[in-house]
Amino acid sequence: MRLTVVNDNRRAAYARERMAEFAARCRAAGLPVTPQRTAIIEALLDATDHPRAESICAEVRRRHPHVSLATVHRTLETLCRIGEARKVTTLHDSARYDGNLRPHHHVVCVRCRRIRDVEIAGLDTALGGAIRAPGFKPLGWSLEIQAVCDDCANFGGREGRSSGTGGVGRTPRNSNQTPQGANE
Amino acid sequence: MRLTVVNDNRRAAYARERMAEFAARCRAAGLPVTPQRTAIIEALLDATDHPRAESICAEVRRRHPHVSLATVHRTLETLCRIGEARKVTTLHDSARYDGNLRPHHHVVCVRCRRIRDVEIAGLDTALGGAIRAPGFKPLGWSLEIQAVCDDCANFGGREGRSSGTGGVGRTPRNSNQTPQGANE
DNA sequence: TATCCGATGATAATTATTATCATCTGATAG
DNA sequence: CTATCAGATGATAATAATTATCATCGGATA
Repeated sequence: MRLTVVNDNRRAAYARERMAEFAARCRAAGLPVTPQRTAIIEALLDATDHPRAESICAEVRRRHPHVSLATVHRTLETLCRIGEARKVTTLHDSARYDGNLRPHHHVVCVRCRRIRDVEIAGLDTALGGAIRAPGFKPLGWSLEIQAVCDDCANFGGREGRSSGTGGVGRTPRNSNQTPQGANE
Repeated sequence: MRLTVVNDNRRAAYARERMAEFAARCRAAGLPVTPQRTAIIEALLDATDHPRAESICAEVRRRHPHVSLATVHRTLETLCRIGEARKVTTLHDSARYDGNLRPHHHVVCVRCRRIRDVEIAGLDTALGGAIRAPGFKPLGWSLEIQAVCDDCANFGGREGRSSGTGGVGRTPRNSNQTPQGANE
């Protein structure tokens, strides 16, 4: 198992590619293409630092000084909903604590934020040798499995919003029940 | 690679075990053993839902109605610091967005919250078959690698607090530089 | 070009968390 | 057993992030 840091050249090309498709994707999702949306996705794609809403807002305001922070929040949420962006973690709402110190991972319901512990035999040994990232001293790792719990699936889940971390394992814009391996 | 949901019987036994050691661990860390701390770790170990501070506070108040929410926050933070608890994710402070839809994972500096994309060849295919959790429809997954970035390591990193997710890969209470495989 | 629904900006409200500070208490020494 | 003191706690204020509200505006379609 080999770990590679994503490099910047490739990222820039990817950003251009995505921008070229953006208007079409909005239309496909039934959303008007507004200058704010365009500016926000552009700022996101140009950023290398997985920005917060405020940081994107600052960047966007360099060209469009009138843009409201609320719009940035709303738009980023929208982009996640239509699969044009993701959150690094679904669990940013509030700190969730865990008293279990044994090695384990988490299944998270993206609607109600229910969390369950799972152990994945073999994963940690497989990763053990691979984890190294230039510029960082690794301390540990943990896997977040995004899911919808049965309650939310049945009930339509009134509680919580979906606000999606697409998740690595998922083919973008594919909302199947079965998770996707999705290697390039 | 096989995924198992952590079961409740085992958890209960584990909780008793941890409670038996708790006072000693506080002393070892140079911390006074207070009834609040004891009640809070107990509530955390008894919970199955990876609770938020407020939920722990509510539970604790059933026996100690005077306990302050601020104390619960502080204590949970302390417990993380001494390695008696962890957070499910390090990134709960604020939503961090990502425009990169290609499958990838994240290295996160636990001090300054810097994030970098990494790809891990083989991981997603290896997981693809294994990811299933009773009661959940999986959508995707992503690995969060906890680390300290070089800037923070050198500088002593004045920015941000450490507030630890121990991370699965790490042997509890071991602060080595090299990450640990840490399978049971 | 007119119409309309959704988007936006400004701002208030809410929620989670952290800071402040006076008071209290567990741990240690005597 | 009591005095002492550093650190813990409770009450509350302050901050930070996010969401809600609502009047107005502007893309998209006819």
